[in-house]
Amino acid sequence: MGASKTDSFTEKQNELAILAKALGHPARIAIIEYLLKVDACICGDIVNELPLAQPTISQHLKELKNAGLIKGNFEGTSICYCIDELGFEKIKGFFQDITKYLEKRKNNCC
Amino acid sequence: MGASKTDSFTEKQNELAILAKALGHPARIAIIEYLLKVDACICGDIVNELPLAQPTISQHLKELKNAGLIKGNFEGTSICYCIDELGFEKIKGFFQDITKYLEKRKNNCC
DNA sequence: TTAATTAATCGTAATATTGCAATATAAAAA
DNA sequence: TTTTTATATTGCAATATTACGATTAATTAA
Repeated sequence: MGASKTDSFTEKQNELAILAKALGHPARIAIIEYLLKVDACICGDIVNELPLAQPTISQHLKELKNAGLIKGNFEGTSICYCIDELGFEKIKGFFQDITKYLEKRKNNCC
Repeated sequence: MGASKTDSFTEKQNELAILAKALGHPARIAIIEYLLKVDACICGDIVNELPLAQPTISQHLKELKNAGLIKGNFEGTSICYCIDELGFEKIKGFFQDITKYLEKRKNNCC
């Protein structure tokens, strides 16, 4: 095989997996961290910031955008990429559930 | 290529990416959700719970364990898998940074 | 118009992931 | 010991990801 059995899981599970997967690469973590740092961005900056070729970064940006973690708009001469709150809101709920569980958990079997 | 340029990124970026990547599959999200629900687990339960073959689930459990998101100990006849707080603590910090940023962000260029 | 700049897309090689049947391992039960 | 039960490992086919050179597309500057 090689393809995930997407149909076998809930829409929410797939959605979360897509978001997590998009963050599952150090270059994409670096891009998000950079966007947080500069609080606005044009793609050229990222190309200078990261040790990857321009097409590779463009591809990573596309994946982050498809997952809903960043937004990109034309801003004069180049493209402005920013954090997309919506995507992060979705992940937040998942981690809040886990945090809540960890705080009150009693069964410490492992 | 095909391999990530791990060496080009910080240790923290790689660590976060590994954690996120481990969550980047619906089956592994389902496993985590199930562990949260039952608050303790033996692998057999998961095999019955998910629409995947036993070797496939074993593999997903291994990946979650390697990433530090779950722990597994022998519990009599079978193995008890639980949430590993440490891994989730690490991700938590990252999302707290993002949440903090999103709350006070002003530059809404996109 | 032509040249320069910026970013996306195409094509492709190297590598990783997903899923499972078959098999192996290890412990408990008979 | 033999059988059963529970989980891990191996091997492999199908598919996905990563990275980048070459190219394209679109805009700005000259």
